[in-house]
Amino acid sequence: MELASKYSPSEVEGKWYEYWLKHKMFASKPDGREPYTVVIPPPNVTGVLHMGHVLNETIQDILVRHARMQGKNACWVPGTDHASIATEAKVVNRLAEQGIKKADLTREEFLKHAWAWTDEHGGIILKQLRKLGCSCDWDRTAFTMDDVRSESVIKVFVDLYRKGLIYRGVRMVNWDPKALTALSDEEVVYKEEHTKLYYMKYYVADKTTLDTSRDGGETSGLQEGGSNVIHKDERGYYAVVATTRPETIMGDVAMCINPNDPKNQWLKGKQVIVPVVGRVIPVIEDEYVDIEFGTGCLKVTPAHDVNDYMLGEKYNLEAIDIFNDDATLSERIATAQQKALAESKVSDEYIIDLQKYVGMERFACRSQIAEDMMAAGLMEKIEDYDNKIGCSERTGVPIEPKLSMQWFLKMEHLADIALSPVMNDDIQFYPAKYKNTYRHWLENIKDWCISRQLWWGHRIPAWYMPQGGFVVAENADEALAMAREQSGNANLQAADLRQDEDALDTWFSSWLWPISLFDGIRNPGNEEISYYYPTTDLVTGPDIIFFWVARMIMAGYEYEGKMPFRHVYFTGIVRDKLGRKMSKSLGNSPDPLDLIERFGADGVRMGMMLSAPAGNDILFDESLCEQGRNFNNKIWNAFRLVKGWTVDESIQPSECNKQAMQWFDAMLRRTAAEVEDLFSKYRLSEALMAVYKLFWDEFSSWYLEMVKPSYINGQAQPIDATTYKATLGFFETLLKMLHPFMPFITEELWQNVLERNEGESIMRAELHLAAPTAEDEQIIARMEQAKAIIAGVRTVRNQKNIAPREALSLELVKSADAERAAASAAIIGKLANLSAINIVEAKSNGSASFLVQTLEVAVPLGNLIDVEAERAKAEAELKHLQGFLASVEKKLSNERFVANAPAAVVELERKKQADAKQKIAALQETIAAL
RNA sequence: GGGCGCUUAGCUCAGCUGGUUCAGAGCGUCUGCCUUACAAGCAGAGGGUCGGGGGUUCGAAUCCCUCAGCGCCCACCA
Repeated sequence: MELASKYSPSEVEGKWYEYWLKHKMFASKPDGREPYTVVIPPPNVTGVLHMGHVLNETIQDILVRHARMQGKNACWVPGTDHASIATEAKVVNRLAEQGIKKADLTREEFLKHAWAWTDEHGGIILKQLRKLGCSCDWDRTAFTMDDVRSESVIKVFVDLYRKGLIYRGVRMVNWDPKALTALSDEEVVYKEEHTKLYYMKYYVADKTTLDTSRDGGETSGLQEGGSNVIHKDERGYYAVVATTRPETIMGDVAMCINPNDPKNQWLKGKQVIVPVVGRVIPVIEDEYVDIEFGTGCLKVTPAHDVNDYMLGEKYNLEAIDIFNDDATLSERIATAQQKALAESKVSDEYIIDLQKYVGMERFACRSQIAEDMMAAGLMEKIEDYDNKIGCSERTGVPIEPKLSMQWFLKMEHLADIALSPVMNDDIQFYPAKYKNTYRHWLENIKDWCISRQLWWGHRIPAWYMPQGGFVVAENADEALAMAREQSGNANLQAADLRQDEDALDTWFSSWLWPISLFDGIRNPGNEEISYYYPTTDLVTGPDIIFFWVARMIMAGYEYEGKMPFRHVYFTGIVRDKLGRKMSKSLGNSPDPLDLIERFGADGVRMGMMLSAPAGNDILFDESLCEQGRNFNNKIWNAFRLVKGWTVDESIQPSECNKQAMQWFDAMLRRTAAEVEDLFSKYRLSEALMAVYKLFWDEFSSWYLEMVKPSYINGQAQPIDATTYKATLGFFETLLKMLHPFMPFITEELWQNVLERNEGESIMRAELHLAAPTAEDEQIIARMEQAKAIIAGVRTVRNQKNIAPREALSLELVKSADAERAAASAAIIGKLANLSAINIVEAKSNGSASFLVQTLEVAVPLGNLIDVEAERAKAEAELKHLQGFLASVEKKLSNERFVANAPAAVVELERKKQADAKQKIAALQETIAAL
């Protein structure tokens, strides 16, 4: 077989993926083996692969392939999420491009478009995962809105409703005025913004009261509490209210002060006039108000602020909703103004006709009203202000707190059952720091708003009866039967019932994913759920710890009585090399498919993993993929070398080869144990690095150089059969160790190491190595000594400019270490190109010497030696060693150290002392000889 | 306003239940090599006193306090 000198992934990857699919290598069925289960965090059905996916899916594939090679029954279930709000937004946009408005369509028509869009774009991302090499069991591909998952969602809704955990009610919710739906608290993200703080004048309504009883001048109306701050101008007395949202004054129904606020005592019991609007509102008192903020006067708008809503509830205030659903100003503001003016005669000087604002967009209205108030003298001042604005996670627009009728899930019970398993490590988080985050959220949890005013999603299974009231049922038939019974009207028809228009929050289906994938909701205790559940590992980003992870744990315990997964691996965020988040607008997000094209999937996977410790953000740089590709090439060329050897059955392995084999065998065992340990701690990038170094440094640079046959007269010599077979065996083991990280190249080469039959695959090859023994460690230590000697000789060559092909001789100064080193003479001689290795009483004059531990090694060079340079080098080292010895002896002469430190530590210091003394003696001799 | 985490070679990170010859890795850098597996390579070298300060200890990158900088999460200050 002719092999190119460069590995070409594109010719290999597609071929083997097809092969794996053809032989159903990824498929899993329950059997007697230990299951290893992973459910994919379902990407948005219409999404495309980005670097975050590459990281996440690569980690999962590594874990899955690793488990499979350990002989476990690995099952990785793929699927997609309907992503109700995101997908609906995309469909609405597309329809808009075609000139179609959602409002003009019926629900059924809209859903037809949505499904068409889903069918067209759905699953693209799953195809892309194949390019990455993901070994998902594709026959199990699921969708959060397919029949099994939909029925499961409805069943769970009905169940929770019947348990009294789901209720319907009017509450203040986060309203997205662009998507026109309510959102859960988790879907609101806060953004820092530079805004304004507007100080508005609220004139006291009844001038006479203040004038007669309290007015003693601008600042001293009251006998007691002389710190009142009273404002007055030609129009009268007024309070100042600071707000970031002047437009909401149209919904003001009270002004609130803190009863303990000395500045505002004079306002107690007063009524004030809402500027512009003209409504006369009471001044109420509540300790909620922060005395320090602004002027200590808070305007109360129960319909448009969560806290104001609470005040409204407490003091029984009216809530005036001033907005339409899209956050334009409602006709209601004008109506409310008419009503207010009819009730109280307020002078025109405070009033602007609100009709001009009706239909205006909220921010346009804000600017306009601020301008108008300024002009009318109703605004005291405007200041710059930094504020955090709650925005919709999906559409990005500022959230409007809005009162509306929604469905909620009570969380107290669910939080209860989900907390302890994580705190006591029944479910382990990697990294563990996220346990804190998790606990904090659960301990402060609020009810979950689960209804969305969307069509794309699972429709809420509640049916309203003509005479009022509703029933919750799994389907229309059941609903009808229930409705007939509840209403006592046996003639009720299906058409008389009206199903709730709302859909459920997407996460209300995702939280069932580990169960619903195995049909555990509809079909409890079935073979699959019993076998695969709990799943083993979950790999996901910490950004969805609340959205998804926490809620899966809740559902897991509520519906299966067990954890949904045993370990959670939180990945970091993929950033560019400057630490910036990858985003379309920055253009710093590479297309994964393009990277795969250029570096190969194995190269990209490795590039990703090289810098991806769990939980740390990873700074991605293309050069990492390059490193991955280079490694592929290294593996490829090592294979090319081995396959190029001719084998001679008649020759016996040399001493050099025997020692090399023995050593590498030990190295394999040791590294394999190390790698397993790292896997068990989910330290995958370190596991990869360990294998990388094993292959590149130990195997390629050392082992292969040791056993590589030499050339004689331009003629490549054959290798003995024993060494050849052992080398192929080592190669095969290395490929297996590498396979989880780099599936394609390892399959390609594994297929070529030996003759394989159709249907065989490295994927199914098991990797079991015995634990390293004490003898292994000795063998490795001996080789480390030999390597150090070889490196020392090479350094001498480098320094003296002696070509590698020029043979040298070597002297080992007589000692136990020298005897040990001499046992490795064959290897040292070959790799350092030495004509002789001698144990000597004293090294020759004119030699370059160096120390390996306490062993003195010399390369005789005759007059090539620069005596002065050698002396300077030796003296520098001597000085260093003397300093070191002094510090060790200082320690040993410290009685408290000798008395308090463990014996082993003291012993070690004594050894250091003895070694240092020995080396110093050797160096002094060297210097003397020079 | 709370909570968590980080700060170790040029870069990215290990090490941190205190003690294996005054700190490790990968990449990059420098030097020398086109040596018949690989220049996407080979051989070698240099590089940090562990953010600042204080403390505990025979001994601290590792524990405690403090200061500074960075990051993340949570929270109803208009």
